[in-house]
Amino acid sequence: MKPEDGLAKPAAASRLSLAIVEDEKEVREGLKYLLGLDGRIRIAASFSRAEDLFGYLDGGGRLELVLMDIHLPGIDGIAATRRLQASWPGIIVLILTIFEDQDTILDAIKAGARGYLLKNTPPDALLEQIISVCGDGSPISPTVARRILEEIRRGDTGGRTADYGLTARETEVLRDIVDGLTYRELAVSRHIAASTAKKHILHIYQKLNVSSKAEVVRKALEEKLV
Amino acid sequence: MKPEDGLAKPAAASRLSLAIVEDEKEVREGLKYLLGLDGRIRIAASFSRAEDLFGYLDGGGRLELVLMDIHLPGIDGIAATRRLQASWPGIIVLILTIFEDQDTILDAIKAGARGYLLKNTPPDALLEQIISVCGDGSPISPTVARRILEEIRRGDTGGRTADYGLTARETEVLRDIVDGLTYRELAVSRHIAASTAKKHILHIYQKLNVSSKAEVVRKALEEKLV
DNA sequence: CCGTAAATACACCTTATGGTGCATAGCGGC
DNA sequence: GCCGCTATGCACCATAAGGTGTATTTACGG
Repeated sequence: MKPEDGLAKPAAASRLSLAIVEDEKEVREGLKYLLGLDGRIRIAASFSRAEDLFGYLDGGGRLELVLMDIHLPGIDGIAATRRLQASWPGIIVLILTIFEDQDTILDAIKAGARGYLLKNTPPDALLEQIISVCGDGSPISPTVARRILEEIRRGDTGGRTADYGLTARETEVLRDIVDGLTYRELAVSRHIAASTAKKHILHIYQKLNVSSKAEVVRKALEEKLV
Repeated sequence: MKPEDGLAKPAAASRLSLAIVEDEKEVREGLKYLLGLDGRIRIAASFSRAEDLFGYLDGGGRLELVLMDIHLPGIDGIAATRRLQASWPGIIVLILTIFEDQDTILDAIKAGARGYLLKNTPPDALLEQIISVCGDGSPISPTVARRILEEIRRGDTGGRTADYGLTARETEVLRDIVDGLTYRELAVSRHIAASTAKKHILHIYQKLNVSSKAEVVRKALEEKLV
């Protein structure tokens, strides 16, 4: 029962191998200290960027669990989780962040996060939830929550169309963006001013919780918004 | 056997209802004149922009066939074909363009074009191919070609991964772009200079035959390049 | 009749992007 | 050893894009 291929194993004999991905040094060091106090946890590594985590794993590093921040330089925590689940599906990802909006949470879960903790979680609760996620629980209300997450994810892959409250006009504009039009072309296409097209695009960004065409195209295609 | 819902019907009793989408006035008028000479064809409408075609159809216009250019202001002919097939699947789209590169042709076919003609096609051959596409043929070598097209399209929806000759590095960069990174973030992520990241991105654009992040994200996701 | 939301539009600003040209280093094949 | 390809890097440029603020008109619900 030795750790292999970075796969998680039941937290039994040895200590839980854990890595932290968090860009703020103070928070990162604080977590290392805090978690290091617990005999059931071993801090295998900590990184300020998700890319470094991948480097560690590519280099043969073994992990059972990753504490992942969302706001990160470069690849954000959501995308990092997605990649991690694709290449090392056995590694459990626990999001630890200050963002608590529904969209971000859902995105993280869809990306494959096993739990989602807020940074204001009390130290002792944090510890217990990290341990519990290796059993049959999922932080955010143990045991029960896990089934809810699975349901959401299943619904997503099954082709459910999320509702971001886009207006009819915004949906049209979104289609144009996905078709690769610039905001100028879009404006001509829809018989509106370029400035209006921009305004629509920005509204769409806010509603979909993104900030670039690349992201909006991805989200629109993945969630079948067009 | 009257035309209904913009659906195509066997070219039998009445004349073939056809629309032209072509931005160059000379070419458009030339086609109208040329095709109008044939008693089997009725030029129902002609447009300089694809958007106007949709306006015509939304307004109740009936069509059996559309001659579609690719280079168009606003929505290009490929995207227009995709939309047309989504909303009016009965309308046959014939691409008529000067582009003869493999990628553009495949894109058009995947979008649902029934045939692909080059603008240097002799007038009489053009006429015959327009007529033949309503039967059981597909321009670009009648009868036989049609099965080839269907096979390509089936293969595509079935999850085949096209090969655009991307290098390993370019594939990595492509993943980053799809994940919504800017070229600066990408550069940090891959430990290269921002200028190099840009260079890679531009190479990817050339290979995938696109010219913006929005387009490259769409193509990468649709063709499962990542 | 009023408030809200949507759609429209313009100004202004910073940064990102797409495009081009050029150059160097490493690597594999002929 | 030379050629071609890849990866890398830099400079320069025009335009697109992202972000913020303000404002008008229309439409719908209370």
